[in-house]
Amino acid sequence: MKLSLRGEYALRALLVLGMNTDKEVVRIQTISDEQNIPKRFLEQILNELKVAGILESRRGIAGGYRLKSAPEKITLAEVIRLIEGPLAPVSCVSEKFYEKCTCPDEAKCGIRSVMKDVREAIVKVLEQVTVAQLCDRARMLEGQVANPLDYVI
Amino acid sequence: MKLSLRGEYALRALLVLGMNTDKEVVRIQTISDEQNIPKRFLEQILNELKVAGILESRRGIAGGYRLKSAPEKITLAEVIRLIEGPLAPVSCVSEKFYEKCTCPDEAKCGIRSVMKDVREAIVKVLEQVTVAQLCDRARMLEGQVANPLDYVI
DNA sequence: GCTATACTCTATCAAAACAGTAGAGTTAAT
DNA sequence: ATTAACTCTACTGTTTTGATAGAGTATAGC
Repeated sequence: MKLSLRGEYALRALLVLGMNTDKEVVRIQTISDEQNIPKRFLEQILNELKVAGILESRRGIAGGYRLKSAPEKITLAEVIRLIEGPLAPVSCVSEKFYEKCTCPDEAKCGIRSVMKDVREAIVKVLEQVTVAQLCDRARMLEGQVANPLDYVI
Repeated sequence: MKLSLRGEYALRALLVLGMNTDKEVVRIQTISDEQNIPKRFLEQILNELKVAGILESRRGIAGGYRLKSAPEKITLAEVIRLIEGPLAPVSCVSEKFYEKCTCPDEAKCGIRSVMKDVREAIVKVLEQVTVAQLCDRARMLEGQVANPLDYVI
């Protein structure tokens, strides 16, 4: 039931980019340094996110990456689906990547029924959480104020 | 986020064994036939479940496997943990298989925070569902009566 | 006891996935 | 023109996965 390192790196990169929406772009090198990710590996991942329309980039000496849309619009579910494929533990219960399995009768499969519940549980979390919220959580854990309004008397 | 075929086969075998608690034992061949699982591969898996104390076996000409404890006592979580390892998507949030990750500071990691939620969601389902319930679901889907008491007027 | 048929144990193996490296190319600010 | 960034494609070593194979051990029934 694991997320690959590739997927984890993608999320870590998005976290950095989400924390830096004030800047024009962020360089790969910066992300790589901040998050301990091999630079050449990260290049591939960021490019994939760009091709998919989640990031945009600027080339040349002042180049780098930035989020293409608002951090509130990007869910972790879409990112993981892009990098990893199905969120479902078995593809015979996947919404977006359905594949037939080898069991005698899918319609009567008890395991399938349970795995549907697991899939729903996973999707419920990951489709709800956006990059913006990811950043909020990070700020919260940093001991910073996530939302100053919470502190109004 | 996938379950391996090995893990799926284990669950399918347990389903068959759970449906046949009236019999002394069930032969590997029978399970293999019923569930379309390569026999020699299934042998390994069943043996692993035996070594772990989930199944017991009888050797020789009237041999086969059976559940060691009541189907109500065996959760899918323990089976999957045995065959697959951690239920958590990243091992830095795993209860039973914790491993440190490469992020700069685990305590302040926003991703870790989200992945904890995912882990909880998965565990909540899989620790609740037993082999007995797996069989109930299968019977339900078969159109059979899961619990005859439901039909008392 | 012999035999047939089951489980048991260990080894091996091919293919795929994973994680990372490499090199040559393109773009753009200075 | 130079430099420092992204881009594109290919390759490579390692691990995991999904099996297959063979020799061995137990046991019911005759």
